[in-house]
Amino acid sequence: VDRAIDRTLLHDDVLAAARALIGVRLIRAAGDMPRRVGRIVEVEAYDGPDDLASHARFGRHGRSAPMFGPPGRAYVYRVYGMYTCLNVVVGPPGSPSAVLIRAVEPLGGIEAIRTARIQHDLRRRRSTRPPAADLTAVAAVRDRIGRLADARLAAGPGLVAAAFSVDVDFTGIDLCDPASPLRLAPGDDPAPGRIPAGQGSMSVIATPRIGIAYAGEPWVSVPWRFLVEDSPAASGPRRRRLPTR
DNA sequence: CTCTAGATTATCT
DNA sequence: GATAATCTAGAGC
Repeated sequence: VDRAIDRTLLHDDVLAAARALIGVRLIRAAGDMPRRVGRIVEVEAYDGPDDLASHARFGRHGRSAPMFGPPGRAYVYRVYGMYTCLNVVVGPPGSPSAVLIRAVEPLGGIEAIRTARIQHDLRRRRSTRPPAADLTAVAAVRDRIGRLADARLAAGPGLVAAAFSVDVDFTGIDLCDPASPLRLAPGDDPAPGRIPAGQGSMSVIATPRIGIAYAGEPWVSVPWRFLVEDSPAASGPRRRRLPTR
Protein backbone atom coordinates (compact mmCIF):
# COMPACT_ATOMS: atom_id res chain seq x y z
CA VAL A 1 0.00 0.00 0.00
CA ASP A 2 1.35 3.40 -0.92
CA ARG A 3 1.90 6.28 1.37
CA ALA A 4 -0.63 9.05 0.71
CA ILE A 5 0.25 12.69 0.37
CA ASP A 6 0.52 14.87 3.44
CA ARG A 7 -2.87 16.49 3.89
CA THR A 8 -1.28 19.70 5.16
CA LEU A 9 -0.11 20.22 1.56
CA LEU A 10 -3.73 21.10 0.87
CA HIS A 11 -4.30 23.40 3.84
CA ASP A 12 -2.78 26.38 2.05
CA ASP A 13 -4.65 28.86 -0.05
CA VAL A 14 -6.10 27.39 -3.20
CA LEU A 15 -3.40 28.68 -5.56
CA ALA A 16 -0.57 27.22 -3.49
CA ALA A 17 -2.44 23.94 -3.17
CA ALA A 18 -3.09 23.80 -6.92
CA ARG A 19 0.58 24.31 -7.67
CA ALA A 20 1.53 21.71 -5.09
CA LEU A 21 -0.72 19.13 -6.75
CA ILE A 22 1.27 19.30 -9.99
CA GLY A 23 3.50 16.23 -10.02
CA VAL A 24 1.44 14.33 -7.46
CA ARG A 25 0.45 10.76 -8.36
CA LEU A 26 -3.17 9.77 -8.87
CA ILE A 27 -3.71 6.11 -8.01
CA ARG A 28 -6.74 3.97 -8.77
CA ALA A 29 -7.10 0.53 -7.24
CA ALA A 30 -10.17 -1.34 -8.46
CA GLY A 31 -10.70 -4.89 -7.30
CA ASP A 32 -8.78 -7.31 -9.46
CA MET A 33 -7.88 -4.75 -12.13
CA PRO A 34 -4.24 -3.72 -12.37
CA ARG A 35 -3.48 -0.58 -10.41
CA ARG A 36 -3.63 2.59 -12.50
CA VAL A 37 -1.11 5.35 -11.77
CA GLY A 38 -0.59 8.76 -13.33
CA ARG A 39 1.19 12.02 -12.73
CA ILE A 40 -0.93 15.15 -12.43
CA VAL A 41 0.29 17.61 -15.08
CA GLU A 42 -2.57 20.14 -15.26
CA VAL A 43 -4.99 21.62 -12.69
CA GLU A 44 -7.29 24.58 -12.14
CA ALA A 45 -8.01 26.46 -8.92
CA TYR A 46 -11.55 27.37 -7.91
CA ASP A 47 -11.78 29.72 -4.95
CA GLY A 48 -14.53 30.38 -2.45
CA PRO A 49 -18.02 31.81 -3.08
CA ASP A 50 -16.61 35.05 -4.48
CA ASP A 51 -15.13 33.27 -7.48
CA LEU A 52 -18.00 33.45 -9.96
CA ALA A 53 -16.56 30.53 -11.92
CA SER A 54 -16.81 28.27 -8.87
CA HIS A 55 -19.70 25.96 -8.12
CA ALA A 56 -19.46 27.28 -4.57
CA ARG A 57 -21.02 30.54 -5.75
CA PHE A 58 -24.47 29.02 -5.15
CA GLY A 59 -23.75 28.28 -1.51
CA ARG A 60 -23.47 25.19 0.58
CA HIS A 61 -26.03 22.87 -0.94
CA GLY A 62 -26.52 20.36 -3.72
CA ARG A 63 -23.65 18.76 -5.52
CA SER A 64 -21.01 21.23 -4.30
CA ALA A 65 -21.46 20.45 -0.58
CA PRO A 66 -18.16 18.51 -0.40
CA MET A 67 -16.34 21.71 -1.40
CA PHE A 68 -17.28 23.12 2.00
CA GLY A 69 -15.86 20.14 3.86
CA PRO A 70 -12.35 19.26 5.00
CA PRO A 71 -9.41 19.24 2.58
CA GLY A 72 -8.27 16.08 0.83
CA ARG A 73 -11.74 14.84 -0.11
CA ALA A 74 -12.99 14.39 -3.64
CA TYR A 75 -15.58 16.66 -5.23
CA VAL A 76 -16.94 14.89 -8.30
CA TYR A 77 -19.67 16.18 -10.58
CA ARG A 78 -21.16 15.62 -14.00
CA VAL A 79 -20.93 18.28 -16.67
CA TYR A 80 -22.51 18.75 -20.10
CA GLY A 81 -24.80 15.86 -19.31
CA MET A 82 -22.17 13.24 -20.03
CA TYR A 83 -18.72 13.95 -18.64
CA THR A 84 -17.38 13.64 -15.13
CA CYS A 85 -14.87 15.94 -13.42
CA LEU A 86 -12.62 15.17 -10.44
CA ASN A 87 -11.63 17.85 -7.94
CA VAL A 88 -9.53 17.83 -4.78
CA VAL A 89 -11.08 19.86 -1.96
CA VAL A 90 -8.50 22.22 -0.43
CA GLY A 91 -8.25 24.90 2.24
CA PRO A 92 -9.63 24.80 5.78
CA PRO A 93 -13.14 23.37 6.39
CA GLY A 94 -15.75 25.99 5.54
CA SER A 95 -13.69 27.60 2.79
CA PRO A 96 -15.23 26.10 -0.32
CA SER A 97 -12.23 25.86 -2.60
CA ALA A 98 -11.21 22.99 -4.84
CA VAL A 99 -8.70 22.06 -7.51
CA LEU A 100 -9.91 20.50 -10.76
CA ILE A 101 -7.64 17.74 -12.07
CA ARG A 102 -7.49 18.57 -15.76
CA ALA A 103 -4.84 16.18 -17.07
CA VAL A 104 -2.79 13.22 -15.91
CA GLU A 105 0.18 11.54 -17.56
CA PRO A 106 -0.29 7.75 -17.40
CA LEU A 107 2.63 5.97 -15.71
CA GLY A 108 1.29 2.55 -14.83
CA GLY A 109 -1.61 0.22 -15.58
CA ILE A 110 -1.76 1.75 -19.03
CA GLU A 111 -3.64 -1.15 -20.61
CA ALA A 112 -6.24 -0.88 -17.84
CA ILE A 113 -6.49 2.83 -18.58
CA ARG A 114 -7.02 2.10 -22.26
CA THR A 115 -9.70 -0.45 -21.41
CA ALA A 116 -11.47 2.05 -19.17
CA ARG A 117 -11.42 4.67 -21.93
CA ILE A 118 -12.96 2.19 -24.38
CA GLN A 119 -15.63 1.13 -21.92
CA HIS A 120 -16.49 4.76 -21.20
CA ASP A 121 -16.85 5.63 -24.88
CA LEU A 122 -18.98 2.57 -25.57
CA ARG A 123 -21.23 3.32 -22.62
CA ARG A 124 -21.71 6.86 -23.86
CA ARG A 125 -22.48 5.60 -27.36
CA ARG A 126 -24.99 3.09 -26.05
CA SER A 127 -27.20 5.82 -24.60
CA THR A 128 -27.59 7.60 -27.91
CA ARG A 129 -27.53 4.72 -30.39
CA PRO A 130 -30.04 1.92 -30.81
CA PRO A 131 -29.17 -1.05 -28.61
CA ALA A 132 -28.19 -3.16 -31.61
CA ALA A 133 -24.62 -4.30 -31.38
CA ASP A 134 -23.09 -2.12 -34.04
CA LEU A 135 -19.91 -4.08 -34.43
CA THR A 136 -18.38 -1.68 -36.91
CA ALA A 137 -18.82 1.26 -34.57
CA VAL A 138 -17.55 -0.70 -31.60
CA ALA A 139 -14.49 -1.70 -33.58
CA ALA A 140 -13.96 1.93 -34.56
CA VAL A 141 -13.93 3.02 -30.92
CA ARG A 142 -11.52 0.28 -29.95
CA ASP A 143 -9.33 1.18 -32.87
CA ARG A 144 -9.30 4.91 -32.13
CA ILE A 145 -8.44 4.45 -28.43
CA GLY A 146 -5.94 1.76 -29.30
CA ARG A 147 -4.03 4.16 -31.52
CA LEU A 148 -3.85 6.98 -28.99
CA ALA A 149 -0.43 7.74 -27.54
CA ASP A 150 -0.21 6.91 -23.83
CA ALA A 151 0.18 10.60 -23.01
CA ARG A 152 -3.20 11.44 -24.59
CA LEU A 153 -5.25 8.93 -22.60
CA ALA A 154 -6.10 11.32 -19.75
CA ALA A 155 -5.45 14.69 -21.42
CA GLY A 156 -8.57 16.54 -20.25
CA PRO A 157 -10.85 16.62 -17.20
CA GLY A 158 -13.48 14.31 -18.67
CA LEU A 159 -10.77 11.97 -19.90
CA VAL A 160 -9.10 11.78 -16.47
CA ALA A 161 -12.37 10.56 -14.99
CA ALA A 162 -12.90 8.09 -17.83
CA ALA A 163 -9.34 6.75 -17.68
CA PHE A 164 -9.43 6.25 -13.90
CA SER A 165 -13.07 5.13 -13.72
CA VAL A 166 -14.13 8.03 -11.51
CA ASP A 167 -17.89 8.29 -11.14
CA VAL A 168 -19.98 10.76 -9.16
CA ASP A 169 -20.34 8.10 -6.45
CA PHE A 170 -16.78 8.99 -5.50
CA THR A 171 -17.69 12.47 -4.36
CA GLY A 172 -16.74 12.92 -0.71
CA ILE A 173 -14.20 10.12 -0.46
CA ASP A 174 -10.89 10.81 1.25
CA LEU A 175 -8.11 11.01 -1.33
CA CYS A 176 -5.47 11.14 1.43
CA ASP A 177 -6.44 7.73 2.81
CA PRO A 178 -4.04 5.11 1.44
CA ALA A 179 -6.89 2.59 1.56
CA SER A 180 -9.16 4.61 -0.74
CA PRO A 181 -9.86 3.15 -4.18
CA LEU A 182 -8.82 6.55 -5.54
CA ARG A 183 -5.99 8.34 -3.80
CA LEU A 184 -3.11 10.77 -4.07
CA ALA A 185 0.52 9.80 -3.48
CA PRO A 186 3.68 11.88 -3.48
CA GLY A 187 5.64 12.16 -6.71
CA ASP A 188 9.41 11.83 -6.72
CA ASP A 189 9.85 15.43 -7.77
CA PRO A 190 12.81 17.36 -6.37
CA ALA A 191 10.52 20.16 -5.15
CA PRO A 192 6.76 20.70 -4.99
CA GLY A 193 5.38 21.59 -8.39
CA ARG A 194 8.53 20.54 -10.18
CA ILE A 195 9.02 17.71 -12.62
CA PRO A 196 12.27 15.72 -12.69
CA ALA A 197 14.69 16.58 -15.47
CA GLY A 198 14.47 14.10 -18.30
CA GLN A 199 10.71 13.83 -17.89
CA GLY A 200 10.04 16.92 -19.93
CA SER A 201 10.16 20.53 -18.95
CA MET A 202 10.91 21.61 -15.41
CA SER A 203 8.66 24.61 -15.52
CA VAL A 204 5.07 25.01 -14.44
CA ILE A 205 3.20 27.78 -16.21
CA ALA A 206 -0.08 29.54 -15.39
CA THR A 207 -2.83 30.51 -17.83
CA PRO A 208 -6.49 31.57 -17.56
CA ARG A 209 -9.01 28.83 -16.82
CA ILE A 210 -10.87 26.97 -19.56
CA GLY A 211 -14.59 26.90 -20.26
CA ILE A 212 -15.77 29.54 -17.78
CA ALA A 213 -16.64 32.48 -20.06
CA TYR A 214 -19.94 32.86 -18.21
CA ALA A 215 -18.10 34.04 -15.07
CA GLY A 216 -17.05 37.41 -16.54
CA GLU A 217 -14.10 39.53 -15.46
CA PRO A 218 -11.88 39.25 -13.59
CA TRP A 219 -12.56 35.53 -13.26
CA VAL A 220 -12.17 34.65 -16.93
CA SER A 221 -8.69 36.18 -16.96
CA VAL A 222 -7.03 35.29 -13.67
CA PRO A 223 -4.18 32.81 -14.36
CA TRP A 224 -5.44 30.01 -12.15
CA ARG A 225 -4.77 27.10 -14.52
CA PHE A 226 -1.40 25.47 -13.87
CA LEU A 227 0.31 23.03 -16.17
CA VAL A 228 3.67 21.48 -16.89
CA GLU A 229 5.01 23.47 -19.80
CA ASP A 230 5.26 21.40 -22.98
CA SER A 231 3.82 18.30 -21.34
CA PRO A 232 2.46 16.02 -24.06
CA ALA A 233 -0.16 14.89 -21.55
CA ALA A 234 -1.72 18.31 -20.99
CA SER A 235 -5.18 19.08 -22.41
CA GLY A 236 -5.84 20.81 -25.69
CA PRO A 237 -4.24 20.42 -29.10
CA ARG A 238 -0.56 19.44 -29.15
CA ARG A 239 2.04 21.41 -31.02
CA ARG A 240 3.93 18.32 -32.12
CA ARG A 241 2.49 15.10 -33.36
CA LEU A 242 3.02 12.18 -31.05
CA PRO A 243 3.96 8.66 -32.05
CA THR A 244 0.84 6.53 -32.07
CA ARG A 245 2.65 3.46 -30.72
C1' DC B 1 -3.78 22.13 -39.50
C1' DT B 2 -8.25 24.95 -37.50
C1' DC B 3 -13.11 25.51 -36.70
C1' DT B 4 -17.73 24.31 -35.31
C1' DA B 5 -21.92 21.74 -34.29
C1' DG B 6 -24.01 18.53 -31.55
C1' DA B 7 -24.56 14.98 -27.86
C1' DT B 8 -27.12 14.77 -23.11
C1' DT B 9 -29.08 15.47 -18.29
C1' DA B 10 -28.48 17.04 -13.33
C1' DT B 11 -28.57 21.24 -11.37
C1' DC B 12 -29.32 25.67 -11.36
C1' DT B 13 -32.62 30.33 -11.53
C1' DG C 1 -36.69 26.43 -18.89
C1' DA C 2 -31.59 27.19 -19.63
C1' DT C 3 -27.20 26.01 -19.04
C1' DA C 4 -22.82 23.62 -18.22
C1' DA C 5 -15.17 23.54 -14.88
C1' DT C 6 -16.31 18.74 -22.24
C1' DC C 7 -15.18 15.99 -26.18
C1' DT C 8 -15.39 14.13 -30.87
C1' DA C 9 -16.29 13.89 -35.68
C1' DG C 10 -16.48 16.03 -39.78
C1' DA C 11 -15.82 19.87 -42.84
C1' DG C 12 -12.98 23.29 -44.67
C1' DC C 13 -8.32 25.16 -45.71
